[in-house]
Amino acid sequence: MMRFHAVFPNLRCSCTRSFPSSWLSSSETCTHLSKHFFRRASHATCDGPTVSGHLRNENPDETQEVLDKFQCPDVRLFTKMIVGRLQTGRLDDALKLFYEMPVRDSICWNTMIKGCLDCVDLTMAEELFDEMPEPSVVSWTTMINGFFRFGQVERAEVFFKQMPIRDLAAWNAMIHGYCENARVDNAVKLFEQMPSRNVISWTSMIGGLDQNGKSEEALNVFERMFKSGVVPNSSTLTCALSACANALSFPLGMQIHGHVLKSGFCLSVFVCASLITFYANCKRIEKATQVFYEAVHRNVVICTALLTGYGLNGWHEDGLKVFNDMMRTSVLPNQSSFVSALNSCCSLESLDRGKEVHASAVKLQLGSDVFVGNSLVVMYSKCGAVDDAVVVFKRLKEKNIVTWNAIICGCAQHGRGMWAMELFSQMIRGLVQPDEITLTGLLSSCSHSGMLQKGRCLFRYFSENTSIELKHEHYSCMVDVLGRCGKLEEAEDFVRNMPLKTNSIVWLALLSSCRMHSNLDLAERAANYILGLEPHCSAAYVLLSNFYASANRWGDVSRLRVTMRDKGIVKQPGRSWVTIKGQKHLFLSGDKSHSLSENIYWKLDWLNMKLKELGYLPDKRFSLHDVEDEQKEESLFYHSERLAIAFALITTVEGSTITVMKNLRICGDCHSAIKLIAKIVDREIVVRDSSRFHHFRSGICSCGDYW
DNA sequence: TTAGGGTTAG
Repeated sequence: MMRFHAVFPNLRCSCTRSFPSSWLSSSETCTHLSKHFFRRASHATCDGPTVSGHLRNENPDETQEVLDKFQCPDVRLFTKMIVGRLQTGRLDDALKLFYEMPVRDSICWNTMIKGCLDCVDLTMAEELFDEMPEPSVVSWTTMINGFFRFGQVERAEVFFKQMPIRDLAAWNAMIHGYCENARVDNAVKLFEQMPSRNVISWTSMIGGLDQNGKSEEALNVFERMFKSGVVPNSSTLTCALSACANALSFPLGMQIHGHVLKSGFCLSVFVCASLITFYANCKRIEKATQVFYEAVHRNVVICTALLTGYGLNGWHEDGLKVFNDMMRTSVLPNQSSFVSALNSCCSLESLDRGKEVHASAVKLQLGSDVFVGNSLVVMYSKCGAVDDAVVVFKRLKEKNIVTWNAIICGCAQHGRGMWAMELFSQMIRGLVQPDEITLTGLLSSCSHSGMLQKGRCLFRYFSENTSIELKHEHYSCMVDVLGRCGKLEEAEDFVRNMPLKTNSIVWLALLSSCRMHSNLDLAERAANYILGLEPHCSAAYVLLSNFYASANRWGDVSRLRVTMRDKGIVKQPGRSWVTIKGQKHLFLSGDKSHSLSENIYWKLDWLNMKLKELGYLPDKRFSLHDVEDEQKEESLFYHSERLAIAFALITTVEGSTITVMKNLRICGDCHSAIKLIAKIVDREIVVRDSSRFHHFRSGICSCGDYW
């Protein structure tokens, strides 16, 4: 925004300019004229703009025309015109008019100061405040509010101490400002000290505590307020319901709902939105739906509250229906609605639905919004389309730390380690401060791409040069980097010497690497540690059991099976699924329950014949049943991911990409087979397993056989 | 409908 003085250098002295003598007549006349004008305007038909229209008019010439009709526009009329300019973001115009005023009262000064703050010009607001002949309590409070908005807590405190008179609104501004700036302890201290409290003080304190993660304390304050006899209004109930939603305080929330119904506050959209979120968070999604359908007014927040609530409860299809309804009606979705809708697309793993939502965002000109953009990057990555995620990322003009983390983590999942490193360099060059999620993404990239040295350097760099607190997940990622590269001894030393207390996650990373590099001794040691820390850790049992099975140690396998059965530990069966035309098709290993089973098995047999022609030999180490070799081979042929791929091949357009999701890690034999299948059918096959994405094309996999 | 203090979804 242009600085005011640069545009109107002489206007500071404009008070001394001569004005038409008629302007200086009594304010009574002005008021009379103004009222007369208003009466005329209110009777005006569509043959011309109304006076209020003129006051807020974006066209300065028209407003000037109105001004000229008055012999003496009074200070109230001027103030209204200033407000009109401020509301349309024309600060310089407003200031020009302000300095042209013959007489200025305190209200007009305060309006102008507030306008500067709303237009994000704190310096101008301060200049006006300093210039003001006699700042009122309102002027002081407006400035305090402004300092808090700009994060200048200490300056707000100085003003509060300096102000000659402190009324309740000033105290309330301090309470709110402290909470807004995460200084909730200061707010509580002041709240306890203040000479008197009104409903706004109580509401500010409840809302402030809740917003700062102290929802339980917020509810205690709410109960204190009730006992002190202060009657809550719709804002108080909104805040209290939000606190109930965050603290999952179902009984109190129900009571508040009862009060809302009795008091008639159910007409408030704020209260309704909080009620919907409260019920959704407490997993009472039917009640949330009921509140939504009973709401008298439905705005974008209410619709988004339901859409988000559905997502939280796994009702993703219903959430997307709400979103689609919003697109069809006058309640158009905003950035928050898009974030929730895209999250649901992610959970449904539906790239098609995600693309539809993306198209809607572009239609509503929200495609370049940073929040929507971040959700799009995540959606494309998680739905298997990392190239599209990169396109969205590159097109985003505004990027924040979440954007960078989203794309780095996306690259990590897809084994694009070098891209992740390049993005990290760009991030540093752009002076974006990395955080703990960035480090997780980078280490994960290194482990999925076999970048041992990079991983070591990054870990050292982050521990020595940043204030980021290294957590278990970072140590576990580093163990993964070392272990997957076969540096098992170094990984074990790293675990034993880590400054944090080891947990099962860190040892599991090591155990997983042991299986990959066939180190049974270390695997048994790691498993013992894990089971010592977490006796019911199913992952440890399964990993070890599979290890024994690969080594044909069937006695140990059955011993572990008995222990697992005695402890009630259930091994999760392998499942794969594909989504075709919005419908999810799920397969288990050797599954024959699908209606197209006959065709699926026919296709698989044909594929197996082709595989053998290409020299494929099944790797029986990955068949984990205690059966004869021939049967082992057969069980490999019908692993769930192969059934899903065969189904996709017979039901989708030739040449299109096939995306299969799997709950467990893909086995080595399927990995080899799918590389060849992609070559045989000349299609890209994407498999997302529990660890990462594999892109199979022309006989090779994007992971470079390293995962 | 001339100014300052409190509210909803993510």
